[in-house]
Amino acid sequence: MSSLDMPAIAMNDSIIAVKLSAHWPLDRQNREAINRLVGRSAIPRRTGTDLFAQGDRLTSIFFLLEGWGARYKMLADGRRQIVSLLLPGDLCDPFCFLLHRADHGVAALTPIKVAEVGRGQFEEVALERPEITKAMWINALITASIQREWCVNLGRRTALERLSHLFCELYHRLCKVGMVTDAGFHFPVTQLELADATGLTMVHTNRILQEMRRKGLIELQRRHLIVPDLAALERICAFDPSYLHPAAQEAL
Amino acid sequence: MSSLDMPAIAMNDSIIAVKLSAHWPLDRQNREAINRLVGRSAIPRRTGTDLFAQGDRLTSIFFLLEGWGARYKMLADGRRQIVSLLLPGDLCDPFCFLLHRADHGVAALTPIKVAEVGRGQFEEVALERPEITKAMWINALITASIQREWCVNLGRRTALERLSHLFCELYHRLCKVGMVTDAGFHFPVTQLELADATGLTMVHTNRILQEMRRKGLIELQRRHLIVPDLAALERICAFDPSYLHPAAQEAL
DNA sequence: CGCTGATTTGAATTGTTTCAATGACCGTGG
DNA sequence: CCACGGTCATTGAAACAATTCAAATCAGCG
Repeated sequence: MSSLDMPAIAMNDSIIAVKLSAHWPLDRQNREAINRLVGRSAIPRRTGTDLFAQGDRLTSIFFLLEGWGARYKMLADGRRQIVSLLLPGDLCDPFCFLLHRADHGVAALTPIKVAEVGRGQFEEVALERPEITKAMWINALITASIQREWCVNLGRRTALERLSHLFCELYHRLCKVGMVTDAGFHFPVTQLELADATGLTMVHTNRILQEMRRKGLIELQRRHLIVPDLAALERICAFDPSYLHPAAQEAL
Repeated sequence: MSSLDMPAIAMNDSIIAVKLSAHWPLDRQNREAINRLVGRSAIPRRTGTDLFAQGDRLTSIFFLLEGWGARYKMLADGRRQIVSLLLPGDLCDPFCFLLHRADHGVAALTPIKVAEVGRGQFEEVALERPEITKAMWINALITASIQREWCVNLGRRTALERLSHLFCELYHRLCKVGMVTDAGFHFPVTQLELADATGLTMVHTNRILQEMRRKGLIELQRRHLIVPDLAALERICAFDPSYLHPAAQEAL
């Protein structure tokens, strides 16, 4: 169902190199520079642990190689908002070490594997390889676009629309990294996390999910999601995938 | 009330050069490169006009020199969400021409003046002056942080908290560019726009504003806002300004 | 098997929206 | 100078979407 025409890429490229070259054409040398940067280590983290927490001083950046993560912010009284979901291949803020402290936390929603790249190595590559930097700018622009769409979701859509829209977004984003099959996809997000991502309560999220199941929009059980009729789901929330910038590199 | 220690900057620096050197120390040459880039023209736009619209192909980037703007997205049925407010000195997406099309619109909330910089000129400077590029990365990171905080505002705060938080944010951001005095500041945002920025209806926004006036939290009339007791306003929404990264350059 | 975390249910309440109408303000042209 | 049209702000009452609180059920796992 994914309609992506990827440029021919060596099989042993890391998921990060694949993702970045989808944004901007990168030759073999550049891709291998990314592989070297990212391939050194794949640090595992357990479900529920923080990659970093709000207020931490950051000295490196992270690349998510496997598993799902969530950026979140907490209010003093315990309210939580998940401000974005991180999927395999997502970058976690190039140059974030330039800021004083982390303004949000990143939690692992599943067991994850990340590559940690220190400031020195990263800045060296950024300076010497402008094409890679350009791909990372595009990545940052798309991330910002998604964040804006989340604002629309939280501010102006009903509960049913919010959940539908989130499912549509994840469907498309997971397609891009080849994690969607005809049988749906692994969906490890609990209803509490879903609620915190859509600005609803867990109770209400549960009721809307039941409504969606009743209407045949989704089949969600045991951490697995099936979307029997994507077009129907997209119609519910008037989903327009252009904010995901599926073919950024054609802008030339 | 602003506690910024700006490095000594020539009086004739553009507001953009001032802003960017607050993020990252820029020497005279770099600042003058920015001034040249930005100083060529100051295009005026009338209130209510679009700088660009959702779906436009972009070939240049904009710097807001004067006035207030808003990024917004529309839904098919007319619902609107303002996803961020642009203040004097704000950049409008470095490298945005790398994307296919604009995923949102930018409207002028007041008469504005913008500098338009073409792709060629911009990329030249970006490539030749890594310090400026670094300052723009920091700017992009802070913009992203603000966008995340807006998600928190929309998803997890009550109407009173949302409006209070927005006022606090604007207070701090305007302080940074020297637009706040003891007598408050010019506040050209209508209640409808305020509603679209906070995910509320205009009617409800109106009622909450009245409540805030009654409680002495704000004095808002004829496009002028006075905050008699900033600490009290910040207490209402548990405002924590660290997401604005007031001293980004100290992260060294 | 029992524990823990995740999901489901019901009932009452509340915050926010909707709809519809009125009032204030402001610049413009007669 | 005042009438005019437009935008913006304000008000009331009824309806609704979502929350709160509390408890029960289910699923996965050591």
